[in-house]
Amino acid sequence: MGRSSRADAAKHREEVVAATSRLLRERGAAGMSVQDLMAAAGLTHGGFYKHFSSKEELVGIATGTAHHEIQSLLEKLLGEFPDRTEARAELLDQYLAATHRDSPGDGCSITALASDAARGPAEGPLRKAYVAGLESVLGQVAEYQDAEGEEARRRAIVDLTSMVGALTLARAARGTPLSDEILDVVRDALSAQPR
Amino acid sequence: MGRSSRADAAKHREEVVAATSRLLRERGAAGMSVQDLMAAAGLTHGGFYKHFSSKEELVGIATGTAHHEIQSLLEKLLGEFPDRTEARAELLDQYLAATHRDSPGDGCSITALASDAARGPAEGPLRKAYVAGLESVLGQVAEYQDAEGEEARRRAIVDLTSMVGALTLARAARGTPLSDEILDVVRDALSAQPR
DNA sequence: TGTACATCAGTGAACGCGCGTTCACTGATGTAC
DNA sequence: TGTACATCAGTGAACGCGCGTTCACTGATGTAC
Repeated sequence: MGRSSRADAAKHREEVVAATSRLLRERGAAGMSVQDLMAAAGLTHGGFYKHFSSKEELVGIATGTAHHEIQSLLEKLLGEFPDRTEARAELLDQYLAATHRDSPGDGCSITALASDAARGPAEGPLRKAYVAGLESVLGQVAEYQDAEGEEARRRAIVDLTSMVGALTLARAARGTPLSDEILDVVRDALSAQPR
Repeated sequence: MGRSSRADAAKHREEVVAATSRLLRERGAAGMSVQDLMAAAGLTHGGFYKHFSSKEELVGIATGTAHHEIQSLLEKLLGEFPDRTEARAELLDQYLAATHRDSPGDGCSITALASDAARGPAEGPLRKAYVAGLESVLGQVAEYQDAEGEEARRRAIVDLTSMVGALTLARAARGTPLSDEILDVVRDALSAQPR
């Protein structure tokens, strides 16, 4: 096999980033190999460094693309439900759902990558991309609150930490009744909270 | 070096389990080697299998000992503060503190091991020990609530998910102002909530 | 209590394995004329 | 438009490395007499 066209090479790169973004959320950075990621684009591992300078760099890029997914969802939902309270209820329903719990690979990166960010090197690409996305998502969740400024931000922090905690524990307890119970209880509690 | 006495061997085993319990919370199961764990007791790696049948088995055992720490704290706090509301306020203060965020190795295993439990094999020792500890801790947190039965359990789930989410995100954002902000906002919000 | 011997905790080399990364090479793509 | 050549995406073997696990061996411990 000889050289691929520029268009094909660009497509390959995108496929590798997309696969990384998914596997990163499913298994974490240590749980996927360069070979896995290249194979997702139908390639062998040797050509990896024609696209990326290191696995760590790719992981940083993929963290950004993973964040874009939840950011897009947050933007879309807010557009579909002009009433903030309704939008927030819809967000809670979708976030604290069994389908979200069961498919971390295309789910929220804030929850899925939190431990990778916490345990990874402070100055690493993943950590930097993660924190930038977290700040951005917090800003978006603040727009779902029936409040402004500082108060909206505080409520956003409370909502996001509850969602992240509930999804994290529901995944850790997957396969037990407790897992569903956590999602249900937290969804109901947050929905009932006056905003 | 010849054979150690039974007392020394038992001490070595305890030291290895203690080191595993700490490193497991700091770095995760994949982030520590058998060599690391044996070195913590001043031993070389070869003798590992005189104590444990596999690394996975040790990790399961260490998950249990890590859980015991948070369980002991929960029991102790409840004893020190006969008033449930006061006990809960004290728990929130200690749990959502910068010192807890900065020392995962001797902190709450429910937060520290959640992603290892979620990503590990469903039937593995870690997952099983984790879920057992989670159920147990939930039962204890329910005793901190000014309510009984189902309502106490619901409130415990809400409290625990918020604590886990806040500590998780605060660790992921460690080193930024947002990290402290998350701890402060969630602590204040939970403390202010009528119980 | 003292001696002979079996036990077994710990050592350190070795095992196969998968990892991230490098590199000489291939041959289709892209470009210069 | 057609041809000659430089470019470079992708291949596959190889690199050093650290991993979990195994094993022959050592020699102090524990036990039987």
